[in-house]
Amino acid sequence: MRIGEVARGAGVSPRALRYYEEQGLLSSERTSGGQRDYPESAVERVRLIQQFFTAGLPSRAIQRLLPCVDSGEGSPEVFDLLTAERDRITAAIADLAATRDALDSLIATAHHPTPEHCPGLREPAWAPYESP
Amino acid sequence: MRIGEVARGAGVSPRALRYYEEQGLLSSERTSGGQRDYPESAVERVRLIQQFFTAGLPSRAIQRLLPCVDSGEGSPEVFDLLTAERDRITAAIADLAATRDALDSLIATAHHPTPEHCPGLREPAWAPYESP
DNA sequence: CTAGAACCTGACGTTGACGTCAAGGGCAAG
DNA sequence: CTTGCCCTTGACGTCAACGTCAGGTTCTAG
Repeated sequence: MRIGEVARGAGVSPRALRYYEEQGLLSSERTSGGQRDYPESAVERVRLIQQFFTAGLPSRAIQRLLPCVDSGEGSPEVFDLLTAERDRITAAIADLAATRDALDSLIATAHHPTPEHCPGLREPAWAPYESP
Repeated sequence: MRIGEVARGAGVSPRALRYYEEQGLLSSERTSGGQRDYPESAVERVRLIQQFFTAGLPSRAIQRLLPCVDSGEGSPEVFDLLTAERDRITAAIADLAATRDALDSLIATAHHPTPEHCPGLREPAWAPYESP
């Protein structure tokens, strides 16, 4: 497969694939003319890389994780990285859920256009002009 | 409160607070000498701003949301923004959960150091040399 | 064989939320 | 009044994951 096919198949740009290769995340053969040649599995590979990027992992971490994904075995350092990233993701999920709930209650109060909009999104003193 | 107190109280840098003010997210009085003077509520305000930033909202969106948070009422545009961001966050949570599960199974396979490491993180053809 | 699409390398530009440095001014203690 | 810490504005630096442009090469359809 040429780079454009892989890019379209994975929903990214050719530039992104060259960037991944530059970062050591994706390898490619070369044709006699010097153009990149990928196996079919590259599409799924790129989707996995994108999934990691979406999860907030930097390319350096992905670079260390991918061999472990392939081989199924990992050094204790990689193991620590895995657990650390999992914990970070878990915390991020909690933060996002809290913010989503806040937005939901904001939506709820903003949805009923009554003049008695209950201004109680948060418990702290949200009344700016309550000084004695 | 001076800027340093607010910064320490909210766990951010003074530079961040000046940036928030520059972006129209945070206002401040000035002392006779020109220094910023914040009410106590600014700490909680900054925490809210941080929460939105952590959730991936850009400053422009936060700028549009904060008046709604204060007043409890919002234009239909703000309402659309709210629901759009909530949906985006919901999708982000789903992505993160999927990646965390993938990392979990990767951790599981990497944890038992038997030579029969089950290489089945994903269903697609992860065997690179299986061509007929 | 030729036109055009796709590809190559190399290099610079973009964006957002700040960090950092420079040069100076304000403020409470002693 | 001075010491020292905190503050001010202004401007430039950072970092990551690409976007974009330039100038040239390769592949493929006709």
